Amino acid sequence: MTNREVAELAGVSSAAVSRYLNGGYLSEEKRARIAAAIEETGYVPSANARILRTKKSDTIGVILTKTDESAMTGVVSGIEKYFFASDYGTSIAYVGDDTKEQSKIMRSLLERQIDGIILVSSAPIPGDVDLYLRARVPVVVVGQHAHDLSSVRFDNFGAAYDLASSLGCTPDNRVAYIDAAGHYRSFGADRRKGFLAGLERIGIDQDQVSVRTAGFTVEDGFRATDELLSKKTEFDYIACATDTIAAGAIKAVRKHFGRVDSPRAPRLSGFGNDPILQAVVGPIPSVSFDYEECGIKAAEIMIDLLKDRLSNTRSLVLGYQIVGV
Amino acid sequence: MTNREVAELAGVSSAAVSRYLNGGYLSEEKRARIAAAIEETGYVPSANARILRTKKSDTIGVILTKTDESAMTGVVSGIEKYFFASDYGTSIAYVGDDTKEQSKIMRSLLERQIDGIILVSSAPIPGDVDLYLRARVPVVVVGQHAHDLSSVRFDNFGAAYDLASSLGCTPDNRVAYIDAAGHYRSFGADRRKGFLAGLERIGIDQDQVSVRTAGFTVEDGFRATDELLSKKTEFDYIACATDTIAAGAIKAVRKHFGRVDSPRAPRLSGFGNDPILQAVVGPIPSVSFDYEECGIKAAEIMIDLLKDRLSNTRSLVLGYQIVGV
DNA sequence: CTGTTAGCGCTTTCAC
DNA sequence: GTGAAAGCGCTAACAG
Repeated sequence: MTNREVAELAGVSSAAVSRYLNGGYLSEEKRARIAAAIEETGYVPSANARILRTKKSDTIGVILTKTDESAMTGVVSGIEKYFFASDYGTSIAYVGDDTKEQSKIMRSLLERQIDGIILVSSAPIPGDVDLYLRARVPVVVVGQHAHDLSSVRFDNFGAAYDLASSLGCTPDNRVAYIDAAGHYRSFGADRRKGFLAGLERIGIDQDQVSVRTAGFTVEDGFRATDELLSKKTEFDYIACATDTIAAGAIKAVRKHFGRVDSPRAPRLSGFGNDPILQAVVGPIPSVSFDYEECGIKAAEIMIDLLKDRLSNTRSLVLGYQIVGV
Repeated sequence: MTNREVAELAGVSSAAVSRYLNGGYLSEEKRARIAAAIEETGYVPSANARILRTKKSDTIGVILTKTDESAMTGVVSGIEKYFFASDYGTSIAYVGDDTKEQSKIMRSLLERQIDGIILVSSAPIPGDVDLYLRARVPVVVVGQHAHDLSSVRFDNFGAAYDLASSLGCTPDNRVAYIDAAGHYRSFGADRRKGFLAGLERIGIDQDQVSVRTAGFTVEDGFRATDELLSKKTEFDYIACATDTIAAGAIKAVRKHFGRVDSPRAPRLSGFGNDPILQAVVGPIPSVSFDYEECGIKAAEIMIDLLKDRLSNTRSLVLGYQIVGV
């Protein structure tokens, strides 16, 4: 079913149908006839033809890298909320932690003439930045630093620093930190460095702290903590880079001490304020980020970038809230 | 940058460039010249022009309705895993529980000539089915019943029945059930009916059971349970329609009884086997579904549908595993 | 093996 | 207000 067929059925030109669809000059009478023809035929206009012609898709591509589920869904909610109100649509792609895959997805987005790309939880592959720039497609990176590109992220270093400072640890305490693996600077290096710096402030030296690295799943957190607890060292505190890891840590503590609040068991802290974790164990020290806000801001910046292609890149750092201490 | 420009730069015809991109007959020499020209110009072919011409986008639209996060991400992982290996791409849209929005998204997918639609966690709007059929776009519904359309879902009734039977309740026990609101038959009616039927089998009559309805968030589960516990009735068991609701219920129990395993506190069961919940509280009775498998099956059926447009709709019901009893 | 050519369905001047 | 006509960038015959 095409433009032209609808036009013939309504006894008008294809240009009139186009005007009907896009709100151009048109007499009421023809408008009605066209509406009837569309209703009758179930006509669905071809976005591809329109995009080919206009070179605008009115669509923003969102690339989601698999990390914290609650963070991801929160950010996406925010993005969607903002764009749904505007005239832009979104097209989400979900990729694993694989650079090849990410590049491939990004290319297919570019091929579809999307007007902008929001990259969530993952820094762009260096080689890809080149393509973005060449294609003159605005990019907003969410959750990570990004050289040469706009970004929205949380102050992970500051949050971790504050968290460490407020744990109530004393200089003689044995503290362990479970790091999140991978090339995610925000979850990884920023939080770890901030945490260690915070501990230092309260008199705990960096090399007194046992740092272990885990993946992103509950099971990864369990394994890392399990290994830690199997040693003879007794820990006073085990801090985790994400709440998901903390959930695994809790499981490990349960395995070794029977219950989480056993007096001999190390205390735990998380990062990210997962609603399920919080509800179930009660407030353990963690950091709360407003992911939806983050998504909204990213969308906002994208719109600004779209309106004024010449503006400089913008970098926004959002705050945090320490909870459960 | 277009086909033609690349062709001129390489000293060949635009058809040759097209062949290069799609693997047609081409001499090694021209192949090399074209590759060089593409590299030099950073040429990105226009998917819209190709789709317009070929009427095939090699893309499957996935509509995600916001429900259980872990279920959603699991299913999406499965879908992506399967399609990534095939020649199809996916385009994910994330919609709230709003029929208007869902219809709008679905239309935009149709406008883009996607080859098929996978609808996750949500039954299609009746009016939309009409459009699908007219557009001859194959649809696979995941997680819900679907009249006239292919579907993949879990045996929620059976799982709830089994769960109820294996809770170890006695006929004199006071049991409450917290239902998931909304028009989701799978989460709602199927689980509730199965659970009540299972209780009946072990001698607990339906009208002895207090049924309350909650939304899909932890907070919703908390409120519903809180209200329940504020009455004078003492419950032996509170069963929840999802693990997210169960997390809220745990919070409420903690509020009323101090701790989850207080002897006076009701016991709890969930549904869905959320990894965080499970790790943190230890195995509470729940049902484990293989969401990724579900996504893979949905993708598989979609491919079959795509290969043979005439085949009948297919309906697959996946099993479950009772855990934590 | 390779180039020429004719559209895919739409929007957008440009005349009327 | 309205229609005719020219392409957007690509692929798929068709000739060579």
